[in-house]
Amino acid sequence: MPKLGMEPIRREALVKATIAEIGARGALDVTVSQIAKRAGMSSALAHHYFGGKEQIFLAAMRHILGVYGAQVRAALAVADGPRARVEAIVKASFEHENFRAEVIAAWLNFYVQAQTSQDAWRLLRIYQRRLQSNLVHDLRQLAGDRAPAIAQGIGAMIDGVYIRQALAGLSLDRAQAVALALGYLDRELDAAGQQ
Amino acid sequence: MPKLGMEPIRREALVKATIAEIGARGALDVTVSQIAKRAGMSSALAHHYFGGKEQIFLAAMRHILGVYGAQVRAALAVADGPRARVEAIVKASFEHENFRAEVIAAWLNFYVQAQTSQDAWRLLRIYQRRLQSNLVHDLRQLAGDRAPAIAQGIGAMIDGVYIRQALAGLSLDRAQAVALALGYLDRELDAAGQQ
Amino acid sequence: MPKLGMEPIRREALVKATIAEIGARGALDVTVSQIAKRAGMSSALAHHYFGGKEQIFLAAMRHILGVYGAQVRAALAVADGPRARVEAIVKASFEHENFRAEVIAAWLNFYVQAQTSQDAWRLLRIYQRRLQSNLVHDLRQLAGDRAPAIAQGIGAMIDGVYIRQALAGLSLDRAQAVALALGYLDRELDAAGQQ
Amino acid sequence: MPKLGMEPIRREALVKATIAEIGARGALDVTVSQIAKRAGMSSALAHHYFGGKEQIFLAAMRHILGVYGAQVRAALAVADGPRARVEAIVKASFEHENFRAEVIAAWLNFYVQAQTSQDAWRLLRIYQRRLQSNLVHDLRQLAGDRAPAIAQGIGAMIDGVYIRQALAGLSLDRAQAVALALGYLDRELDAAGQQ
DNA sequence: AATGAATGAGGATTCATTCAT
DNA sequence: GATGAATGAATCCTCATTCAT
Repeated sequence: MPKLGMEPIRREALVKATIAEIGARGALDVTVSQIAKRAGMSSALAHHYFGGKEQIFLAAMRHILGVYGAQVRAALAVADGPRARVEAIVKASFEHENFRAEVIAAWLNFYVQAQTSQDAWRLLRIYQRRLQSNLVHDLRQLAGDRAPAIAQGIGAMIDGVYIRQALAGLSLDRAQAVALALGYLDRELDAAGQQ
Repeated sequence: MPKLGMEPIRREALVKATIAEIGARGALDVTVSQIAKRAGMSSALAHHYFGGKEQIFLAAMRHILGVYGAQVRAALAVADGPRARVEAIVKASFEHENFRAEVIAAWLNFYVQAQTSQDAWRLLRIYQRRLQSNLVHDLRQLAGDRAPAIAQGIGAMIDGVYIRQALAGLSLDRAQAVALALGYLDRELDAAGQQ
Repeated sequence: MPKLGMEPIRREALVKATIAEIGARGALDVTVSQIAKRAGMSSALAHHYFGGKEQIFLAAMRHILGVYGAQVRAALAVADGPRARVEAIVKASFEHENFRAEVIAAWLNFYVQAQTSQDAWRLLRIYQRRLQSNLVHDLRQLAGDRAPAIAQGIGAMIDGVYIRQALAGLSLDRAQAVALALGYLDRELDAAGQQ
Repeated sequence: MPKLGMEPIRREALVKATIAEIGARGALDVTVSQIAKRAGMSSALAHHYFGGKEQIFLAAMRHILGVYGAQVRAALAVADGPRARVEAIVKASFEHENFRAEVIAAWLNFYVQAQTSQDAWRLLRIYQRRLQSNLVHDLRQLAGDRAPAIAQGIGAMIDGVYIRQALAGLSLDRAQAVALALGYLDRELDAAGQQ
């Protein structure tokens, strides 16, 4: 039943189906047909709307990064003071939404894709840069020159927890993940304060 | 002219070619033919020796993990005291050999593979468990009950630094990577000591 | 707002777009969507008016043949005597309009299509028959029994020059093309006259 | 039953199947699978040996041009004097082998392909140049400065007869085709001689 | 031991065509 | 009259894998 204005609906359905399919399968070997079938349409239509497989993946990636960015902004909006702001960023990173297995699988997939696709690489770098600059901005007031190093440490820890989650071998729950990163933050702030 | 004892030579050549090829290409899309050609043999022979693509990858993974394990053991052998032993593990993780771009690409690839392949998953989990138990063993004497958490933190940081390296966007050199992880360790030990 | 009498306008636009698109692309691989877009409408509408791709091509072919036929008739109308009439046909064949690259590309495309499509084949054969009978009619008075052979020769030369033009390798300008065919004609008439 | 040295056999089979298939179908729409099936192998093997569809077509083209070139050379080898040499070229062009419907269909197909493919274009241009220079070389002694023009005329006539043959509407047999071109030649030589 | 030969299965992509609105 | 929506069918191409030699 063709109607008008289907494009945004279809695009959204495809983006969600892509993430779900990456989660269901291993990340590799996800085909356009599988995604399209899950989204309830033909693979031809998926190509019609996105132009190709890579763009579908890219759109899914943008979606996830967009959601994450919105969560960070929302958390920052209600945070009071630099310490609270850093904590907000960390907590947003481990938000329920992001901690879903399929989202983590998608993340991992994007890392792999970023090694081949220029566009994917750029997108990921933007996320990393923004996270780093957000953290540095607030840490500067708390730890002075140590800010960049601490920001690196927090960022690495977040990514590390995620990749370990992707394996689900030695995994943490959300609270433990947050505690780990914030514990690191507090130790560093203590040390910086004592100098 | 069939030669005797070719098997180990061929297997090793294939394993090295696999890692090199993963590094040269993006990680994905590496074909058996490419690997075999790089190793100087036909793809049929590669199958003959390993049985299939997945097993070739698995062998490459085992090789990397084996080298890493040997480095850790070697470093531990000359380390004196728990603090030195933890430091040895961290330094071994960022050993030159492991920090090569192609090894990191292979590493990332294995993470992806571990989501599909039971065998790959088991292998990675063993590595994680061993690292964790090594760290906990020594940290126990330094930080008591905090040992598991700190071990998790160090492990996450190592993995996080690696995955960021894979993107080469915001990357660190070997010394910075070591400093980051050891800095975290020292803060935690300071905090644990003050209690 | 449905407009009245749109059909002829749409059809003409599609026919012209078809020829232009065949000229712009190589001849092959022209899609209905490309044609429709160039004609400023949806591909669905193109189908609505013509029924299918083949019929669109056929209409374009008819258009080109129609223009050519009109040019020949117009030239014949003012030609005086059989020699002048033959010359008029030759000149009309190399008329500026027909010598445009896109028309030649379309022409070549029609030859190819004529091997598959009955309708296209019929159309081309009608053109060839008419050209032949026109030429023979006038040549009869100039060269008697040699007329059919000379007509064949002139026809072949015209087609040959066109196909060589399509490649633009060893190509002639309009004047050279005319001179070539008329030179042949005069030699033949001389020879016929001497007997 | 895999044996060694299959490559040349397969390649030849594919080239012949390509020409046959182009002849059987219209020229357009010939697929690699059809060609491969006719050649008695899988389409994958066809790709393995040639790399892609275009190269298969190119090889078929080269084959036809090669056969034609050999025929011309053979005919020239036994021709005595410039007039006989020109006649030899014309006769070779209408050799039985070349006059087969499928070969003509392939020719036409190549003309179309030459508009898209650089390689095909180059190949055809080489053939045209060689024919032209062969003709001019001998005609120079017979008709002086008129040689290039006459060569153009003969070339155009040959191509024109071929393309008309492709349609099989108003077609000539081999003898008529030769007579047409040689008739043109003799008229031109007579005219040149009278001056 | 080693390989060229061979293929089946599948994957991305394109396109003419249909249909409900 | 006009179009966005939608798809089935096909096409080129790739690749892991098998097999006879």
